Amino acid sequence: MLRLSKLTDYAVVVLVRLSHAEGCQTSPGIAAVTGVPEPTVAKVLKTLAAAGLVSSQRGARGGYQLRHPLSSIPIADVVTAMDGPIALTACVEGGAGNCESEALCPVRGRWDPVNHAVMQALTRITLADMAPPRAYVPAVAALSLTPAE
Amino acid sequence: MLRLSKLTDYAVVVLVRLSHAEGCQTSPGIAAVTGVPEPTVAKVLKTLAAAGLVSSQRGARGGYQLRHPLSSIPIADVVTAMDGPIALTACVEGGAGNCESEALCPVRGRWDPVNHAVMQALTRITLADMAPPRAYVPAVAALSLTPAE
DNA sequence: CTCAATCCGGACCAACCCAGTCTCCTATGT
DNA sequence: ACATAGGAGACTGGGTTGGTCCGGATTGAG
Repeated sequence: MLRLSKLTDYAVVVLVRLSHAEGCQTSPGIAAVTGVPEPTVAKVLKTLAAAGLVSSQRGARGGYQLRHPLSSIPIADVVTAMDGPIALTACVEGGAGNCESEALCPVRGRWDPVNHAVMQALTRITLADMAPPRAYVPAVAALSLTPAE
Repeated sequence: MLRLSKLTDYAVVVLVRLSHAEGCQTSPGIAAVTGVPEPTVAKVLKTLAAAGLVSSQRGARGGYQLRHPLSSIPIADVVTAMDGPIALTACVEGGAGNCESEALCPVRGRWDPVNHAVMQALTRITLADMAPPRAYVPAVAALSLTPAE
């Protein structure tokens, strides 16, 4: 179902939460607020830190904080950080030899435009567009993609 | 990885193959040509028939054939037929109660625009866009390993 | 009329992948 | 020195998916 991992969903929640405070926030703290289990929050934060989306401060009084404003973080970045490169099928450019019928496959390489389109769609939307219940973003309506199909 | 199921990939292969002949084609026949295992082809075809993308002819000399030209079949239709409705997360409009932290979840319902964007991207591209002009792409070498952006 | 080819509709099984957890280690501020 | 907090990896249980198989229904041909 074109499903992206639950971790990615959590990542969005965590990032949005992170934007609600200036200083460092600890994993247990975020876990408590969001309701996401603490080890999972830690794992997500770790991954996000590795991707450079958040910065970490070790030691006592440490924690995590956002490196960029929400509006500068496209969803695609979060997805890429959590789920790896955006590719709908195994038969993507990078992966040779994954498909045993590649010699026969008539649509070989043809998924690329689709991947590209999805990628672009995810790049256009930033975390700010998904942001908090509080500051409701009118931009959601703006990027609305012809709602009435 | 925003992965869609392998069955969907097969479905595209099968549909494109189906467009290469006028009359009915049998599952074993398609399986032989595409290299996809026969029972799997049968399963895919069955699903596609249920979705109305192909028509089936029972009995001896039966088989499957396309109901519409490739250019009239958006990828979204194939994905929907094979993988169910396009929804990136469990927290979509239809599914209430799936998420135990929905009371806390700050991005509740915010995935909708993203889903919409992806949906639209997939709707814009048809199978014809993925089908090579000829039966087989002689360019197995041409689509090499040039990693795009 | 009989037979054989072919689709139909399930159920079924196994393998893979992901989510979640745990543990130990390192770093840092008090 | 100690307590706090992140860093990194392995492990495991569950869920999903891919793939197979079976009996039955349908239809064309001989």
